[in-house]
Amino acid sequence: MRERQTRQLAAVYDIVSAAHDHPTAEEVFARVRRRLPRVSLGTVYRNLQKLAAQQRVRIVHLADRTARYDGMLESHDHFVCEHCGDLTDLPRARGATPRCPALSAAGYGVRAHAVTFYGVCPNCGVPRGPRALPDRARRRGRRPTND
Amino acid sequence: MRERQTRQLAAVYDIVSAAHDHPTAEEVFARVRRRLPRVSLGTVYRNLQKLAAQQRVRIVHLADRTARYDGMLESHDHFVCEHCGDLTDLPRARGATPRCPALSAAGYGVRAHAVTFYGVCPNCGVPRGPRALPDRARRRGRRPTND
DNA sequence: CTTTCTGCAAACTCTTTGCACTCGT
DNA sequence: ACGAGTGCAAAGAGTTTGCAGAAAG
Repeated sequence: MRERQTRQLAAVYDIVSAAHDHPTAEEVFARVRRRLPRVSLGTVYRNLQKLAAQQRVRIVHLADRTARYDGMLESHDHFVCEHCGDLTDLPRARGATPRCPALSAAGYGVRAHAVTFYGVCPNCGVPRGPRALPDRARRRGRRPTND
Repeated sequence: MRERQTRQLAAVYDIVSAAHDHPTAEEVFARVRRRLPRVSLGTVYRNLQKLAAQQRVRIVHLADRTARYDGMLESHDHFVCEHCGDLTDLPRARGATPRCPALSAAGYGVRAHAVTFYGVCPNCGVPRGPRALPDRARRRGRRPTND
């Protein structure tokens, strides 16, 4: 038979889909370990890969070398706080998918898109002036990818 | 004096801003080496970081662990071919920035955003049916980040 | 029982860094 | 000549993998 039902796989899935904070692999590992103290990091990685391949979990890459895992499967966008590094899910409410028509006309087959916003989240406080961030420096040194 | 004008920095800058193919650090390294055979990879990384910090070059992160460098500084979007892995720049022509109003109202200070499209590029051919990709498998195993 | 999955540790990949030396200014 | 920048090689961070043994079906 294919695809066994192991406790490790179930735990990884449960944890990622219950998490609301886009945990890294290490964070998933720590949480799985609370339930199954003997899991290894390698197994967590293998199961995260498997779940992602089955579309049961989503991998989000920021401007950081570290992948984050997201149990939210509906189409949505992200906001990255350049101050504290936090990642917030945003519902995708607006109507049209941006710029699709032009692409399709040029022969591109668009299957999906992702939108990421960069800025300062409410917790970090919106700066008043035209100046940059209040300089209690970036906790996790993120840099925007675009625009 | 601050900020010296070295051949290495100049070469890295020239190469990235002349490139149209979003080279990785290794690719930039190889090209710089054609001009300055004694440069080291560490120096290329240091100069790419410096240029990015000065906004003279842009770093693009795909669903891949490897960063790519982009000399195109105007706001633009990207298309990633899930077949061949190629990354294409797209002019950002459409009017409104997606979803900004709602975010701002919720206390988020949006500074920038990035849009990435995923699909099949013209060179790889648009599949006809509702089926997935013609299965001459993915050259670089990319998976979309979102939606 | 068979086969997939696990735990462990070692290997890999990409990027960063410490140090002595080089070369702009 | 001073010190920012370089080359080299080693260290780091994140992720993947080979293998012997565990366990799901």
